[in-house]
Amino acid sequence: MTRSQRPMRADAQRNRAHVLRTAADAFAVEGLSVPVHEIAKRAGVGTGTVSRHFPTKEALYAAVLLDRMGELSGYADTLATEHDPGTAFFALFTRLIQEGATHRGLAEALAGSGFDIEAAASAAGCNVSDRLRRLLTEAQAAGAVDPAVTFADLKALTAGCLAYDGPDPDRVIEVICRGLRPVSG
Amino acid sequence: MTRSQRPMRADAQRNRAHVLRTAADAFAVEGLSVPVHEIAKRAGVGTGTVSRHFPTKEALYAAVLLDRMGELSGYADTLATEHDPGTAFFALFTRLIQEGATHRGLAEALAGSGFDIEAAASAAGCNVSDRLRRLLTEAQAAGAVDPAVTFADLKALTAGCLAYDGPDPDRVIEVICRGLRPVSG
DNA sequence: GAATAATCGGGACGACTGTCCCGGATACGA
DNA sequence: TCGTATCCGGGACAGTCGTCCCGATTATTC
Repeated sequence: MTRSQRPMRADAQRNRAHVLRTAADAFAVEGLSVPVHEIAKRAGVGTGTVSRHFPTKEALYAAVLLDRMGELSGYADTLATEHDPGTAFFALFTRLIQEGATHRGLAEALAGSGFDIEAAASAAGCNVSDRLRRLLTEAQAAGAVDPAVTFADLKALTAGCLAYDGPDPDRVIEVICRGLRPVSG
Repeated sequence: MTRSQRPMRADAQRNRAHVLRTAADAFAVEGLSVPVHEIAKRAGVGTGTVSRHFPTKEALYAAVLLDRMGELSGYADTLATEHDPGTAFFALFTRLIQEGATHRGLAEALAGSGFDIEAAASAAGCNVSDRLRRLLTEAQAAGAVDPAVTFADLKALTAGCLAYDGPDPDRVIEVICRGLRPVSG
């Protein structure tokens, strides 16, 4: 329980990070059905290495998702400090939908396994939901977003949105964002 | 090639229809990962029965999807004759998103297997895409939908949309529909 | 530089799923 | 009512995937 029970060996850290990146890419491109053996092969490590860092496949899902949420949290913080509320909100929201498109399925698979991703993210200090909620409130106060829009609406729009990766995915986001703006313009 | 090579036996027809309904429910509730054995058990038939009517699991996917498309086509035709273009368009679009939420994954799984669902639907005379395209054109002519919206946009919005089944999914659809209407109101 | 403990690689095992097959049962036509 | 072709049930088989384990290797510490 002493916080430094022992630092991870350097090569182990490298391997873990590399596997995580490889898994993220594989899941994004081919979905969750990619075998663990295949991820290990692509990462250039043995299956045992993957198994040790991530005891089950679900643990691998969770780690990938937490990693992305950490990155998104940083992006959200940057936006909040560098832009006005409306701009920041729409930028984050757009990014979340794009991420949701890529990593759809992932959160879903975890939800079905009794893993609370929100709680895990909060514990890690990278809760994206809280940041989006705050930006929504601020953007509405600034008149950039329709006051009738609720946080639940946003969750619904981002949570499982947009598998279609056609020629022009940005058009879709544009349509949705237009629906969020105040009616008067 | 004589068109009545032999009608299917009555019990076989019943079984086929029952398996199809059971499979549709199972896929909708639990996703595509439901084993064929499980579907057979729930339908109260043996695995051989499922296997004969639908030689592979993909054939089962395709049959379920074609069945839904047939129903949706009928709905589209009803709407087109009983309502004005704008109303009919939004009603069909809403329904398509709801269906897309339920049977997401399905079309996707088929697309990855070289099965052309659009062509199959056209052959069966139940091409929903064509009906949606026509309604879009008419609704735009009637001033109910923004002229800048393209059919590709609609496909993107419906194709893989909305896995989230929270407390109020209709709000999501409302937001999207508002984004489709003309800017002037 | 050597001892030690952590980590690695990849094969093995068990569980699961899709597909096929065969003896028994049943609906259809005469 | 009876014969026959069709269909049904469920067990068997093969392939795949997730997980675990062991001997070899390598980073870390003294």
